[in-house]
Amino acid sequence: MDLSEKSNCTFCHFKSQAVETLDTTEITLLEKNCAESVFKKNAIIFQQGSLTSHIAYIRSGLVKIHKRGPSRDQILKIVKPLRFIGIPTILNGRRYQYSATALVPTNLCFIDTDIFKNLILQNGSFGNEIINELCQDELRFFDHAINRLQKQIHGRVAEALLYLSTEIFANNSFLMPLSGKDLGDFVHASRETITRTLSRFKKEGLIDKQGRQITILDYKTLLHISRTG
Amino acid sequence: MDLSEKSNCTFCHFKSQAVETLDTTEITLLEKNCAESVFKKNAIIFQQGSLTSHIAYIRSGLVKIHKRGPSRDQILKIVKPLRFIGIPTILNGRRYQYSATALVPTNLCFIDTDIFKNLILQNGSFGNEIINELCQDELRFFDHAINRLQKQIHGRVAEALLYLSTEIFANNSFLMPLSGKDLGDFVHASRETITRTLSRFKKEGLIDKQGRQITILDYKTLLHISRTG
DNA sequence: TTCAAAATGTGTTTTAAATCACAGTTTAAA
DNA sequence: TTTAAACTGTGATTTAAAACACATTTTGAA
Repeated sequence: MDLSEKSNCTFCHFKSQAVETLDTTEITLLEKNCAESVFKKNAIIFQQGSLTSHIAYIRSGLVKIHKRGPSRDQILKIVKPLRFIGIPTILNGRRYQYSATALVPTNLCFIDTDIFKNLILQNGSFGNEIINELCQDELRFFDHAINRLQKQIHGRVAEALLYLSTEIFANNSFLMPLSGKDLGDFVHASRETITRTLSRFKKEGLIDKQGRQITILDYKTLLHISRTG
Repeated sequence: MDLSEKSNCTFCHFKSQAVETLDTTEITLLEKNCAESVFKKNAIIFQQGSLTSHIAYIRSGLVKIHKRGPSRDQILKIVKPLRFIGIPTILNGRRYQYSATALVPTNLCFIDTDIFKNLILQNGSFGNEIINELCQDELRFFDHAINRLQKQIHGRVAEALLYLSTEIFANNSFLMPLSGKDLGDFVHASRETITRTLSRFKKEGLIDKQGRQITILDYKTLLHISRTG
């Protein structure tokens, strides 16, 4: 990983709400302990089990957070820009508990864990924003867990498509960043089942699919399928 | 809910690490905006969909956090004393996104959400402790999700028994706080499957079971089952 | 102390989706 | 530009656990 390029945080155009709370001294501190880096599609950002070093901030791109389970890899969440990844690194544990991989070319800033922790301790507003993000993540994760556990594939896939369209891309047409296997690892289904389900959605006119380009055609029905499972 | 009794936080013997960081002024503020209350077994602490009012702190007892899914109730986590529940209430949302129910007689302190938020903003150390708790929860939840999704019932039940024994009760013998249905809602299995699995574990000498009293007899094998699924 | 309502136990049947097997297609590296 | 590797598509078979159906036991409220 190439951390050679130093960042200029003060004039960065991709500040998160948390970083916006920092004063001049604090942002200078951040700047001195922060390095920018570019990751190609499928490049591993950090890997479960390796020694922790930094918290990463997504300036642009898309990242999957995943963890090896007894039978397969499980994609736990997909994180989009202006969010930190690897915050639990601030806990005493010395190894990453999960992996992070770039789904598309991704621009990251690596921040020293101790500096990040100091910002939390010094600036209540910074900590408050981090808490807000963690709470949002928790609520979303509760819903994802229920979706994955209680719905049948049609519901799970519909919900994943709507999630990508609405939350991640904010566009009813998008280039699917996940392969069939990845989508399976995300919604807990086999690759074959994903193929069959997407084909069916296409045949029924709920989506259009040209290669990886997906367009939501019938939002309402998809939402209904995603709700009822 | 009876919030009549005012608390004496300063001399409370059940302070969390977060509350330990507060200074005299802050703890007085907390004390003035905090009310103690006792909940019977199975009493609802707050319910998904109802208007948010307070964050609760568990002084003693045991609480399940659960949410209604399309096919059944899902127990998302079990929370033990010296932890807050309902922290996401600090987000702008005006309704609880999940329910909390006492599993055993439980002693709670209700704290005004705005006061809680002010403590985070004013005192970085307080926020830091809350962040630590949220991070621990996230890591545990990742593991729980993988367990529930990827393992077969034997593994899921073994893992739940070890979780209760190790993390919740810190004792190899404990009074099961969950009914068969509840345990099913926790590990995502039907009531019948839970019965069969527990009977089998007993027959094979892995646990002893006298009514609700469970004793872990063969920790090693259970751990192996829980790991391999 | 009684008695209905929960909770638990056990055999049989059903089912959703995984797995298997293999063909065709795209992608990226040499 | 070629060529292997990764990805996608589709039918047939298998399987883990849910659902069903009922008997029995426990619990807690009148």
